[in-house]
Amino acid sequence: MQQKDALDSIFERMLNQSRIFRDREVLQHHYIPNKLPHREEEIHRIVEVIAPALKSYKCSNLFIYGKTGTGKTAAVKYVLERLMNKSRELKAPVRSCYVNCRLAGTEYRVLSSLCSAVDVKVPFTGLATGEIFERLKDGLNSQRSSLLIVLDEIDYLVKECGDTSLYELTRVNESLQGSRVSIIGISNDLRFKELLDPRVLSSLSEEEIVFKPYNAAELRDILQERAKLAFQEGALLEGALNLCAALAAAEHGDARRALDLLRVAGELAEREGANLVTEEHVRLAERRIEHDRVIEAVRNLPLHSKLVLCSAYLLAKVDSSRATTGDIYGIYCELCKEVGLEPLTQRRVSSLLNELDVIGLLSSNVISMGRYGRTRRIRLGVGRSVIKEAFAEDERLKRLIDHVPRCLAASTRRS
DNA sequence: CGTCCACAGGAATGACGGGCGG
DNA sequence: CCGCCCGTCATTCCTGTGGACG
Repeated sequence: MQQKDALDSIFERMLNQSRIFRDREVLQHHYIPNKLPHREEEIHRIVEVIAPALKSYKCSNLFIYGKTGTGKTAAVKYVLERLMNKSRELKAPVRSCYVNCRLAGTEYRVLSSLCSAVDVKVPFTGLATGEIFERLKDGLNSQRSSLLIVLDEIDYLVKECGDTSLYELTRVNESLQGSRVSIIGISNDLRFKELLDPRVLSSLSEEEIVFKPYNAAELRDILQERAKLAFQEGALLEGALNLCAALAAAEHGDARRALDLLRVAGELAEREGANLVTEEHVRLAERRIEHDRVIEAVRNLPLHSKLVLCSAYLLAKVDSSRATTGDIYGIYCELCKEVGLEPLTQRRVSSLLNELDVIGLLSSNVISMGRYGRTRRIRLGVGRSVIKEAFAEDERLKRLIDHVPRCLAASTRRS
């Protein structure tokens, strides 16, 4: 108790003392502002599509596409919240369920979230997915209400589990009396449509909205809107804000990125006791974010992936130009011997290399060396020093990168 | 112009741990 | 406690292929 009070007072003091922030919560991803600049039109269209739910009509399914940080999720959540408020006001039987398919992870967990939205209790694992589906239907049948399902990052669900459950969902209305289910699918991968069964696709995208990336000017408006709430009067240099907008605009117009830059820049300024956030802080923030991302990514890697990455690192150190799957695999096997581990097959390592490529720690592309086969050329995706720093956290890896050159000498001799 | 390298990357299958209902 | 199903990781086997070399 006493401790809590003591801590509270520290927090309080820090909040009051902050010369930079007024309310940093505003810069977090999950914060939904009550005004979304440059998305008025999209919001209007979403409302038009889902408003019929208030009158218990079936509304069209909606498919929303746009790159990351274009405001898809924010716009949908914003509309959803307003709709739910309205429905409470009118006592309309509307329910909604927002699921992020990537965070949910599996088909099963997506379905179980839907179940909990209609007050159906299901164990969090153990049941066959078909069974879950039946229980969901039973739940809906006994409810007589509209259910609005938002499937965020829906492409993930389809890539992992195929489109069968989506197919079932789109036609669940046929076996329901009284209840109505509508689906809003959100994806940032447009090619995802190619993976879908045409029947599912046509049903899912009865309506379709594309969110375009923001340009620098639009990003600036968004940042200004938030900065007014987040920062103390005069604590943010206009140039700093503009730089955040420009950097993010150069990178697919990602508003999330712009907000991250602004928040971290503010934190850096605060930590060094400055009373002004400058362009310099934004530059530092840019590097800081990348740095933290890499350290975090490496930390969460399974051991074998770390060893694969380590091989790439060591190879880059001696010969940064050509590293192929075969080269990496050779060194990787040596490293395994060094640590006393049974090496995985080359097929498996090939997949691991792919995964490392996806998270950006490596960058690889398939090349053909004609007579000498077809392979992937692999380079580090980030600076060597950062990787080294990340490895330093792990005792075993730290030892490896320090004194392995012995086995390297053998494998690089052939050229 | 065909061959053939050194892999890419799909499909099927197996081993294993976790969690459930009965 | 058992049998069952699931999800994850890994292996095995496989077919496919761009282009330098002969």
